[in-house]
Amino acid sequence: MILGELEKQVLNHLWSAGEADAKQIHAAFSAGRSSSLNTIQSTLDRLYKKQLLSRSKQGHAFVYHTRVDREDLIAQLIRSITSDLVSQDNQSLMAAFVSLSADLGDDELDRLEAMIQNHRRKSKLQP
Amino acid sequence: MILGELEKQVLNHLWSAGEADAKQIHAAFSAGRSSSLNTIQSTLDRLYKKQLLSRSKQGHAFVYHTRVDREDLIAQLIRSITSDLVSQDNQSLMAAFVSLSADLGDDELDRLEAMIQNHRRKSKLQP
DNA sequence: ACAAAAAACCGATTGCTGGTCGGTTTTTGC
DNA sequence: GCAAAAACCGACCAGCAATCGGTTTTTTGT
Repeated sequence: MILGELEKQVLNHLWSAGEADAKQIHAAFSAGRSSSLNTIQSTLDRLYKKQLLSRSKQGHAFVYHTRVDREDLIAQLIRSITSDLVSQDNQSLMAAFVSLSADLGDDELDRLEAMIQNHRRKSKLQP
Repeated sequence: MILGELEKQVLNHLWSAGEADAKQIHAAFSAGRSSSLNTIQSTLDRLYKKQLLSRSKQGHAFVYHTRVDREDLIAQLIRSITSDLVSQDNQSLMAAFVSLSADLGDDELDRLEAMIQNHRRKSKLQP
């Protein structure tokens, strides 16, 4: 799956706002970036069809919510973009992790290791 | 940057073969997938323009080599696809690492941690 | 209930990129 | 020099994001 710029911005807004309708997003964007309300609506619709958003009619307009959280979407995008470049085991993917962590500081590396430990513990309890 | 299917296959072939010209790649692909020699040539050219390949004329034809190794390209693709989804710190990216590592086994997690340690050591020597 | 306003929906256009080749020019090797 | 091989040019199609005008449907205020 591929996401365009506007799609990413809309997702970002929904992640921080929790939920919003087209008009609200359009208003939030009108300072700086301007796309017509229709464009926002099309983008919301595309994201909805991609099953990245859910929506419910509250009062007058559809209110959209994200259906995946940021980390899972990022992971999904990484999977899809690298699927044909990664061999049988995940050697390359792990190496890419390290390559990516080039611009992580010591403290961030610490946190990353802590997360790995935590993840390892969790998966041990849930086999 | 976005890579298509054929582009990825060509890169894979070059990573394992070391180097090859269009004809060789075409021959290697003709079992299974078939694209005309011209198509392979166009793809090589596009990858060359993207600076992912270098080439040198050896004898009769251009011989192509990769200019990046697999891990760095994967890292670059991850960066480009997630750039607008990741905030100032790399919290989300690290969380995505963990999310991705869901299907890594204990031993793979071990190796990942070892790689991180190694990377940390190296960056300490080279500030 | 009805008209006006708002929202949703439809469809068309543009731009970009990858895949696909045919055909022409250039290079190369005898 | 000439034939074969390789490189290059240009064109076309497909898929997808961005864009928005215009039409239909829904909601709302009186």
